[in-house]
Amino acid sequence: MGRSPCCSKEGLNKGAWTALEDKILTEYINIHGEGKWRHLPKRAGLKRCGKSCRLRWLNYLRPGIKRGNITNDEEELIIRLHNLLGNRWSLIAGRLPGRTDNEIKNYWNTNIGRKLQNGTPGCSITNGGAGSTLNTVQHDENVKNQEWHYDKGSCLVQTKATRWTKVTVTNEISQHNENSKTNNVGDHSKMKAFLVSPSSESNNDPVLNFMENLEMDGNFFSELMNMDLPESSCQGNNILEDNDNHCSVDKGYLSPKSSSDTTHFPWGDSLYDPNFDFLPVTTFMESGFDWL
DNA sequence: AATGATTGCAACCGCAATCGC
DNA sequence: GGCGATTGCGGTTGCAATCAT
Repeated sequence: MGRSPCCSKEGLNKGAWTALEDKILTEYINIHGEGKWRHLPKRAGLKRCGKSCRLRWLNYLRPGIKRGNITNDEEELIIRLHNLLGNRWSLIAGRLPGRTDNEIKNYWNTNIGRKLQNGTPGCSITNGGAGSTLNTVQHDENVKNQEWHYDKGSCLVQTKATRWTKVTVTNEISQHNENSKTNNVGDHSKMKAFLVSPSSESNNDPVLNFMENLEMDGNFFSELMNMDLPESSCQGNNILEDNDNHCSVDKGYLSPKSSSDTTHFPWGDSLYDPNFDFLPVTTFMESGFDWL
């Protein structure tokens, strides 16, 4: 037996939404609120699947949706977040006010992804799929020409996306943070960021036990942005998956532009140009973490 | 001007997670 | 705890607009 369809497909409209349908949906949700998508079409008098209504509302009709071109700052942020989170578009979108996961996904696939593909022939862009390996974006002197490419050898395997509810950073980060208060550079503590699936939380793995709480709050990015990590002894991927399916971030990290700037940003060999402007991201951070 | 190729994006589909009984 | 219903997510598709020849 196959899975029953989310709703009867018979007699339902498909394809582009009409202005009238938009109006009906908007007015219904303004009165009754979001949710109950399955029953919404019938109650609102729409010949649409509930999922279709939800998608239309979230991606197009919802108030606050920002239409138009992705700005350079937004693109920069998308790339950074993608490097961190992989193809978790909803999480990335959650950090870009007014942008939807669909829009960011489309933008990545049509713009950034293409740039990356052009830069590394034969190396396909793959799902960073949390829980699997994460994508690595190498950013070198070509950045000035908006040329992005993947680190050589980072041909990663695409896996089915899995929903992850937690990103947890190990003690080592906190420890690092403590160290860096007295030691600005040269700290070689190793960062491990874990993406925790709900189903894995109950096992007895000591590492998973450690990752009890979501720590992706303001401090998460503060710490991340201020980290200085060593070159990984592991070649190739920045995000490694060990036998227990934990992902450890070995080389990829974010770093704020330093005033002392002999700083280099070793995402791999030359991931960041020292002159690269990190201010847009730090500006987000300084504005508080409402954007998270 | 015609037409084939490419691009951009809205919408669809299937699966996994979550909810509620 | 089991199970069906519902919701949310990410990958993919379809098509209109634009570009190139």
